[in-house]
Amino acid sequence: MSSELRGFELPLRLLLGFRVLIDELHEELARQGHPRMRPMHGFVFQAIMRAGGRYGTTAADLGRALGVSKQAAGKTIDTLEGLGYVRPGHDPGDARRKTYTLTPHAYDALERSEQIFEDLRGQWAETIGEDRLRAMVEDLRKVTPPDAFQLDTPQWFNAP
Amino acid sequence: MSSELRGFELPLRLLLGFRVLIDELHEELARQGHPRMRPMHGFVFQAIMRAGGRYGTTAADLGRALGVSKQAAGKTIDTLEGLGYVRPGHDPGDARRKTYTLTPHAYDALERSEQIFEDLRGQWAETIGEDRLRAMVEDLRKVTPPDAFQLDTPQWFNAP
DNA sequence: ACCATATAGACAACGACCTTGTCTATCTTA
DNA sequence: TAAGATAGACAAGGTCGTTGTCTATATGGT
Repeated sequence: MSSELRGFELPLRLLLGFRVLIDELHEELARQGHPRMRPMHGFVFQAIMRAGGRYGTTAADLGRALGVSKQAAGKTIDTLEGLGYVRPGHDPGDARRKTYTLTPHAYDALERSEQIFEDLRGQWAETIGEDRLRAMVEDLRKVTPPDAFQLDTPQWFNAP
Repeated sequence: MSSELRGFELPLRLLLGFRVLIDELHEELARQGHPRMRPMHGFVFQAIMRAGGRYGTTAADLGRALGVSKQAAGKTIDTLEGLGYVRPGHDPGDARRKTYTLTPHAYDALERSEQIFEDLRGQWAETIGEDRLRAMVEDLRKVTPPDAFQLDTPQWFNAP
Protein backbone atom coordinates (compact mmCIF):
# COMPACT_ATOMS: atom_id res chain seq x y z
CA MET A 1 0.00 0.00 0.00
CA SER A 2 1.31 3.38 -0.85
CA SER A 3 1.18 5.79 2.04
CA GLU A 4 -1.20 8.20 0.33
CA LEU A 5 -3.88 5.54 0.04
CA ARG A 6 -3.96 4.30 3.60
CA GLY A 7 -7.76 4.24 3.71
CA PHE A 8 -7.93 1.58 1.03
CA GLU A 9 -6.15 -0.99 3.13
CA LEU A 10 -9.09 -2.25 5.17
CA PRO A 11 -11.34 -3.14 2.22
CA LEU A 12 -8.40 -4.45 0.21
CA ARG A 13 -7.26 -6.77 3.00
CA LEU A 14 -10.79 -8.07 3.47
CA LEU A 15 -11.03 -8.89 -0.22
CA LEU A 16 -7.58 -10.46 -0.28
CA GLY A 17 -8.39 -12.53 2.78
CA PHE A 18 -11.48 -13.86 1.05
CA ARG A 19 -9.55 -14.56 -2.13
CA VAL A 20 -6.76 -16.39 -0.34
CA LEU A 21 -9.22 -18.70 1.38
CA ILE A 22 -11.30 -19.33 -1.72
CA ASP A 23 -8.29 -19.92 -3.96
CA GLU A 24 -6.77 -22.39 -1.54
CA LEU A 25 -10.11 -24.08 -1.06
CA HIS A 26 -10.49 -24.67 -4.77
CA GLU A 27 -6.94 -25.83 -5.29
CA GLU A 28 -7.54 -28.46 -2.65
CA LEU A 29 -11.03 -29.33 -3.90
CA ALA A 30 -9.55 -29.89 -7.34
CA ARG A 31 -7.12 -32.37 -5.83
CA GLN A 32 -9.95 -34.12 -3.99
CA GLY A 33 -12.12 -34.90 -6.99
CA HIS A 34 -13.83 -31.59 -7.72
CA PRO A 35 -11.67 -29.96 -10.39
CA ARG A 36 -14.54 -28.24 -12.18
CA MET A 37 -16.15 -26.68 -9.15
CA ARG A 38 -16.13 -22.86 -9.19
CA PRO A 39 -16.17 -20.37 -6.29
CA MET A 40 -19.74 -19.51 -7.17
CA HIS A 41 -20.92 -23.09 -6.83
CA GLY A 42 -20.55 -23.39 -3.08
CA PHE A 43 -22.85 -20.42 -2.65
CA VAL A 44 -25.26 -21.90 -5.15
CA PHE A 45 -25.35 -25.23 -3.33
CA GLN A 46 -26.27 -23.48 -0.14
CA ALA A 47 -28.88 -21.40 -1.93
CA ILE A 48 -30.37 -24.59 -3.40
CA MET A 49 -30.62 -26.09 0.08
CA ARG A 50 -32.21 -22.98 1.50
CA ALA A 51 -34.51 -21.94 -1.32
CA GLY A 52 -36.08 -25.27 -2.10
CA GLY A 53 -39.52 -26.55 -1.27
CA ARG A 54 -40.43 -30.02 -0.15
CA TYR A 55 -39.52 -31.58 -3.50
CA GLY A 56 -36.49 -29.51 -4.46
CA THR A 57 -35.60 -26.14 -5.84
CA THR A 58 -36.71 -24.64 -9.12
CA ALA A 59 -34.74 -22.23 -11.29
CA ALA A 60 -37.15 -19.48 -10.26
CA ASP A 61 -36.59 -20.24 -6.56
CA LEU A 62 -32.84 -20.17 -7.05
CA GLY A 63 -32.98 -16.94 -8.99
CA ARG A 64 -34.80 -15.25 -6.12
CA ALA A 65 -32.36 -16.66 -3.59
CA LEU A 66 -29.33 -15.48 -5.55
CA GLY A 67 -30.76 -12.18 -6.73
CA VAL A 68 -30.54 -13.00 -10.44
CA SER A 69 -33.16 -13.66 -13.12
CA LYS A 70 -34.77 -17.06 -13.36
CA GLN A 71 -33.17 -17.46 -16.79
CA ALA A 72 -29.70 -16.92 -15.37
CA ALA A 73 -30.42 -19.31 -12.53
CA GLY A 74 -31.64 -21.85 -15.06
CA LYS A 75 -28.35 -21.70 -16.93
CA THR A 76 -26.42 -22.12 -13.72
CA ILE A 77 -28.52 -25.19 -12.94
CA ASP A 78 -27.82 -26.60 -16.41
CA THR A 79 -24.10 -26.24 -15.72
CA LEU A 80 -24.39 -27.90 -12.33
CA GLU A 81 -26.44 -30.72 -13.80
CA GLY A 82 -23.75 -31.25 -16.42
CA LEU A 83 -21.17 -31.49 -13.64
CA GLY A 84 -23.28 -33.97 -11.71
CA TYR A 85 -23.98 -31.69 -8.77
CA VAL A 86 -27.76 -31.49 -9.15
CA ARG A 87 -30.38 -33.89 -10.39
CA PRO A 88 -33.88 -33.08 -11.67
CA GLY A 89 -37.02 -34.08 -9.85
CA HIS A 90 -40.60 -32.95 -9.84
CA ASP A 91 -43.24 -31.65 -7.52
CA PRO A 92 -46.24 -34.02 -7.55
CA GLY A 93 -48.50 -31.18 -6.46
CA ASP A 94 -47.51 -28.68 -9.15
CA ALA A 95 -46.87 -29.79 -12.71
CA ARG A 96 -45.21 -26.51 -13.60
CA ARG A 97 -42.34 -26.89 -11.18
CA LYS A 98 -39.22 -28.61 -12.48
CA THR A 99 -37.24 -29.10 -9.32
CA TYR A 100 -33.61 -29.90 -8.66
CA THR A 101 -31.90 -31.43 -5.68
CA LEU A 102 -28.25 -31.74 -4.76
CA THR A 103 -26.61 -35.06 -5.57
CA PRO A 104 -24.33 -37.00 -3.21
CA HIS A 105 -21.46 -35.56 -5.27
CA ALA A 106 -22.53 -32.07 -4.20
CA TYR A 107 -22.80 -33.07 -0.56
CA ASP A 108 -19.34 -34.57 -0.87
CA ALA A 109 -18.05 -31.22 -2.14
CA LEU A 110 -19.74 -29.39 0.72
CA GLU A 111 -18.32 -31.74 3.33
CA ARG A 112 -14.85 -31.50 1.86
CA SER A 113 -15.16 -27.71 1.68
CA GLU A 114 -16.10 -27.64 5.32
CA GLN A 115 -13.06 -29.74 6.23
CA ILE A 116 -10.71 -27.68 4.07
CA PHE A 117 -12.01 -24.42 5.50
CA GLU A 118 -11.43 -25.79 8.97
CA ASP A 119 -7.86 -26.67 8.06
CA LEU A 120 -7.29 -23.20 6.60
CA ARG A 121 -8.82 -21.67 9.68
CA GLY A 122 -6.37 -23.69 11.73
CA GLN A 123 -3.48 -22.32 9.70
CA TRP A 124 -4.71 -18.78 10.27
CA ALA A 125 -5.09 -19.51 13.98
CA GLU A 126 -1.48 -20.68 14.09
CA THR A 127 -0.34 -17.50 12.39
CA ILE A 128 -2.37 -14.89 14.22
CA GLY A 129 -3.59 -16.76 17.29
CA GLU A 130 -6.87 -18.50 17.99
CA ASP A 131 -8.16 -15.67 20.16
CA ARG A 132 -7.39 -13.01 17.57
CA LEU A 133 -9.04 -15.06 14.82
CA ARG A 134 -12.14 -15.57 16.93
CA ALA A 135 -12.18 -11.84 17.62
CA MET A 136 -11.94 -11.10 13.89
CA VAL A 137 -14.97 -13.15 12.99
CA GLU A 138 -16.89 -11.83 15.97
CA ASP A 139 -16.09 -8.25 14.96
CA LEU A 140 -16.97 -8.81 11.33
CA ARG A 141 -20.32 -10.19 12.44
CA LYS A 142 -21.00 -6.87 14.16
CA VAL A 143 -20.40 -4.78 11.04
CA THR A 144 -22.00 -7.00 8.37
CA PRO A 145 -25.63 -7.90 7.74
CA PRO A 146 -26.60 -10.97 9.75
CA ASP A 147 -28.19 -13.05 7.04
CA ALA A 148 -26.89 -12.01 3.66
CA PHE A 149 -27.23 -14.48 0.87
CA GLN A 150 -27.95 -12.30 -2.12
CA LEU A 151 -24.33 -12.09 -3.07
CA ASP A 152 -24.74 -11.49 -6.82
CA THR A 153 -21.05 -10.79 -6.64
CA PRO A 154 -19.82 -11.15 -10.21
CA GLN A 155 -22.18 -8.62 -11.69
CA TRP A 156 -22.09 -6.27 -8.80
CA PHE A 157 -18.38 -5.73 -9.11
CA ASN A 158 -18.45 -3.87 -12.37
CA ALA A 159 -22.11 -3.59 -13.20
CA PRO A 160 -23.32 -0.63 -15.29
CA MET B 1 -25.18 -19.32 9.08
CA SER B 2 -26.62 -22.74 9.61
CA SER B 3 -24.76 -24.74 12.21
CA GLU B 4 -23.67 -27.45 9.78
CA LEU B 5 -21.74 -24.95 7.66
CA ARG B 6 -19.70 -23.29 10.37
CA GLY B 7 -16.51 -23.36 8.32
CA PHE B 8 -17.98 -21.05 5.71
CA GLU B 9 -18.38 -18.19 8.11
CA LEU B 10 -14.84 -16.80 7.96
CA PRO B 11 -14.68 -16.38 4.16
CA LEU B 12 -18.28 -15.22 4.01
CA ARG B 13 -17.75 -12.54 6.64
CA LEU B 14 -14.60 -11.31 4.87
CA LEU B 15 -16.53 -10.97 1.62
CA LEU B 16 -19.46 -9.29 3.31
CA GLY B 17 -17.16 -6.89 5.09
CA PHE B 18 -15.65 -5.91 1.78
CA ARG B 19 -19.06 -5.55 0.16
CA VAL B 20 -20.42 -3.42 2.96
CA LEU B 21 -17.51 -1.01 2.71
CA ILE B 22 -17.57 -0.83 -1.07
CA ASP B 23 -21.33 -0.44 -1.29
CA GLU B 24 -21.34 2.38 1.24
CA LEU B 25 -18.37 4.01 -0.46
CA HIS B 26 -20.15 4.11 -3.77
CA GLU B 27 -23.44 5.29 -2.34
CA GLU B 28 -21.58 8.21 -0.85
CA LEU B 29 -19.43 8.81 -3.94
CA ALA B 30 -22.61 8.96 -5.99
CA ARG B 31 -23.90 11.70 -3.70
CA GLN B 32 -20.61 13.57 -4.01
CA GLY B 33 -20.53 13.90 -7.77
CA HIS B 34 -19.36 10.47 -8.92
CA PRO B 35 -22.56 8.58 -9.68
CA ARG B 36 -21.14 6.55 -12.55
CA MET B 37 -18.01 5.34 -10.80
CA ARG B 38 -17.90 1.56 -10.33
CA PRO B 39 -16.14 -0.54 -7.67
CA MET B 40 -13.63 -1.63 -10.29
CA HIS B 41 -12.61 1.91 -11.11
CA GLY B 42 -10.82 2.70 -7.87
CA PHE B 43 -8.55 -0.26 -8.46
CA VAL B 44 -8.03 0.80 -12.05
CA PHE B 45 -7.07 4.34 -11.01
CA GLN B 46 -4.44 2.97 -8.68
CA ALA B 47 -3.19 0.61 -11.37
CA ILE B 48 -2.92 3.53 -13.78
CA MET B 49 -0.83 5.45 -11.27
CA ARG B 50 1.41 2.48 -10.61
CA ALA B 51 1.79 1.05 -14.09
CA GLY B 52 2.50 4.21 -15.98
CA GLY B 53 5.73 5.46 -17.43
CA ARG B 54 6.98 9.01 -17.46
CA TYR B 55 4.27 10.17 -19.88
CA GLY B 56 1.35 8.10 -18.68
CA THR B 57 -0.02 4.61 -18.90
CA THR B 58 -0.89 2.66 -22.03
CA ALA B 59 -3.63 0.08 -22.40
CA ALA B 60 -0.94 -2.59 -22.58
CA ASP B 61 0.64 -1.34 -19.32
CA LEU B 62 -2.72 -1.36 -17.61
CA GLY B 63 -3.54 -4.81 -18.90
CA ARG B 64 -0.38 -6.19 -17.35
CA ALA B 65 -1.04 -4.40 -14.07
CA LEU B 66 -4.58 -5.72 -13.83
CA GLY B 67 -3.92 -9.17 -15.18
CA VAL B 68 -6.20 -8.82 -18.21
CA SER B 69 -5.56 -8.59 -21.95
CA LYS B 70 -4.52 -5.30 -23.47
CA GLN B 71 -7.78 -5.27 -25.43
CA ALA B 72 -9.86 -5.58 -22.26
CA ALA B 73 -7.77 -2.86 -20.63
CA GLY B 74 -8.29 -0.70 -23.71
CA LYS B 75 -12.05 -1.01 -23.37
CA THR B 76 -11.87 -0.09 -19.71
CA ILE B 77 -9.84 2.97 -20.63
CA ASP B 78 -12.41 3.95 -23.25
CA THR B 79 -15.10 3.79 -20.56
CA LEU B 80 -13.03 5.86 -18.15
CA GLU B 81 -12.29 8.41 -20.86
CA GLY B 82 -16.01 8.69 -21.56
CA LEU B 83 -16.60 9.35 -17.87
CA GLY B 84 -13.89 12.00 -17.78
CA TYR B 85 -11.56 10.09 -15.48
CA VAL B 86 -8.63 9.73 -17.90
CA ARG B 87 -7.25 11.87 -20.67
CA PRO B 88 -5.03 10.80 -23.59
CA GLY B 89 -1.46 11.94 -23.98
CA HIS B 90 1.57 10.69 -25.85
CA ASP B 91 5.12 9.60 -25.27
CA PRO B 92 7.53 11.83 -27.24
CA GLY B 93 10.11 9.06 -27.25
CA ASP B 94 7.89 6.29 -28.60
CA ALA B 95 5.33 6.99 -31.29
CA ARG B 96 3.60 3.66 -30.71
CA ARG B 97 2.54 4.46 -27.15
CA LYS B 98 -0.85 6.09 -26.68
CA THR B 99 -0.74 7.06 -23.04
CA TYR B 100 -3.43 8.03 -20.57
CA THR B 101 -3.25 9.99 -17.35
CA LEU B 102 -5.77 10.54 -14.60
CA THR B 103 -7.73 13.77 -14.76
CA PRO B 104 -8.39 16.06 -11.78
CA HIS B 105 -11.85 14.47 -11.69
CA ALA B 106 -10.22 11.11 -10.99
CA TYR B 107 -7.99 12.56 -8.28
CA ASP B 108 -11.10 14.11 -6.78
CA ALA B 109 -12.72 10.68 -6.70
CA LEU B 110 -9.64 9.16 -5.06
CA GLU B 111 -9.46 11.87 -2.42
CA ARG B 112 -13.16 11.56 -1.64
CA SER B 113 -12.81 7.79 -1.49
CA GLU B 114 -9.98 8.14 0.96
CA GLN B 115 -12.08 10.43 3.15
CA ILE B 116 -15.15 8.19 2.96
CA PHE B 117 -13.12 5.10 3.80
CA GLU B 118 -11.71 6.90 6.81
CA ASP B 119 -15.22 7.79 7.95
CA LEU B 120 -16.36 4.20 7.50
CA ARG B 121 -13.30 3.01 9.33
CA GLY B 122 -14.25 5.37 12.15
CA GLN B 123 -17.74 3.83 12.29
CA TRP B 124 -16.26 0.36 12.51
CA ALA B 125 -13.89 1.53 15.24
CA GLU B 126 -16.84 2.83 17.23
CA THR B 127 -18.62 -0.48 16.85
CA ILE B 128 -15.81 -2.92 17.54
CA GLY B 129 -13.16 -0.73 19.13
CA GLU B 130 -10.12 0.97 17.65
CA ASP B 131 -7.72 -1.62 19.04
CA ARG B 132 -9.72 -4.55 17.69
CA LEU B 133 -9.97 -2.90 14.27
CA ARG B 134 -6.25 -2.28 14.18
CA ALA B 135 -5.68 -5.88 15.19
CA MET B 136 -7.96 -7.08 12.39
CA VAL B 137 -6.03 -5.26 9.68
CA GLU B 138 -2.71 -6.28 11.19
CA ASP B 139 -3.79 -9.92 11.28
CA LEU B 140 -5.13 -9.85 7.73
CA ARG B 141 -1.79 -8.48 6.60
CA LYS B 142 -0.15 -11.59 8.05
CA VAL B 143 -2.31 -14.01 6.07
CA THR B 144 -2.56 -12.20 2.73
CA PRO B 145 0.06 -11.53 0.06
CA PRO B 146 1.88 -8.27 0.75
CA ASP B 147 1.56 -6.63 -2.62
CA ALA B 148 -1.39 -8.00 -4.51
CA PHE B 149 -2.75 -5.91 -7.30
CA GLN B 150 -3.75 -8.46 -9.90
CA LEU B 151 -7.27 -8.63 -8.59
CA ASP B 152 -9.01 -9.72 -11.81
CA THR B 153 -11.92 -10.27 -9.48
CA PRO B 154 -14.96 -10.36 -11.76
CA GLN B 155 -13.65 -13.12 -13.99
CA TRP B 156 -12.05 -15.11 -11.27
CA PHE B 157 -15.28 -15.51 -9.38
CA ASN B 158 -17.05 -17.68 -11.89
CA ALA B 159 -14.50 -18.26 -14.62
CA PRO B 160 -14.81 -21.45 -16.72
C1' DA C 1 23.41 0.50 -41.62
C1' DC C 2 20.39 -3.50 -41.75
C1' DC C 3 17.35 -6.91 -40.78
C1' DA C 4 15.03 -10.09 -37.29
C1' DT C 5 12.37 -9.72 -33.36
C1' DA C 6 9.36 -7.61 -30.00
C1' DT C 7 5.80 -4.46 -28.81
C1' DA C 8 1.71 -0.92 -29.29
C1' DG C 9 -2.59 -0.36 -30.97
C1' DA C 10 -6.70 -1.15 -34.11
C1' DC C 11 -10.05 -4.30 -35.68
C1' DA C 12 -12.80 -8.48 -35.90
C1' DA C 13 -14.79 -12.67 -34.26
C1' DC C 14 -16.27 -15.10 -30.54
C1' DG C 15 -17.61 -16.90 -25.78
C1' DA C 16 -19.52 -16.56 -21.01
C1' DC C 17 -22.92 -14.71 -18.42
C1' DC C 18 -26.35 -11.69 -17.52
C1' DT C 19 -30.58 -9.12 -18.96
C1' DT C 20 -35.54 -8.23 -20.84
C1' DG C 21 -39.43 -9.71 -23.47
C1' DT C 22 -42.70 -13.07 -25.11
C1' DC C 23 -45.25 -17.29 -25.21
C1' DT C 24 -47.70 -21.44 -23.33
C1' DA C 25 -49.04 -24.39 -19.57
C1' DT C 26 -50.53 -24.69 -15.03
C1' DC C 27 -51.98 -23.18 -10.55
C1' DT C 28 -54.68 -20.08 -7.36
C1' DT C 29 -58.27 -17.23 -6.04
C1' DA C 30 -62.18 -14.17 -6.22
C1' DT D 1 -65.54 -20.47 -13.83
C1' DA D 2 -62.93 -16.77 -15.25
C1' DA D 3 -58.86 -13.53 -14.03
C1' DG D 4 -54.52 -13.14 -12.53
C1' DA D 5 -50.04 -15.08 -11.02
C1' DT D 6 -46.23 -18.16 -11.76
C1' DA D 7 -43.04 -21.86 -14.05
C1' DG D 8 -40.46 -22.78 -17.78
C1' DA D 9 -38.88 -22.47 -22.77
C1' DC D 10 -37.09 -19.66 -26.26
C1' DA D 11 -35.06 -15.65 -28.49
C1' DA D 12 -32.58 -11.34 -28.79
C1' DG D 13 -29.39 -8.30 -27.00
C1' DG D 14 -25.80 -6.06 -23.73
C1' DT D 15 -21.40 -6.12 -21.24
C1' DC D 16 -17.06 -7.64 -20.62
C1' DG D 17 -13.79 -10.70 -21.29
C1' DT D 18 -10.98 -13.64 -24.72
C1' DT D 19 -7.87 -14.93 -29.02
C1' DG D 20 -6.20 -13.90 -33.54
C1' DT D 21 -4.54 -10.87 -37.12
C1' DC D 22 -2.67 -6.80 -39.13
C1' DT D 23 0.22 -2.50 -39.47
C1' DA D 24 3.40 0.78 -37.51
C1' DT D 25 7.22 1.61 -34.65
C1' DA D 26 11.33 0.35 -31.59
C1' DT D 27 15.21 -2.36 -30.43
C1' DG D 28 19.27 -5.09 -30.71
C1' DG D 29 22.61 -8.32 -32.89
C1' DT D 30 25.49 -8.63 -36.92
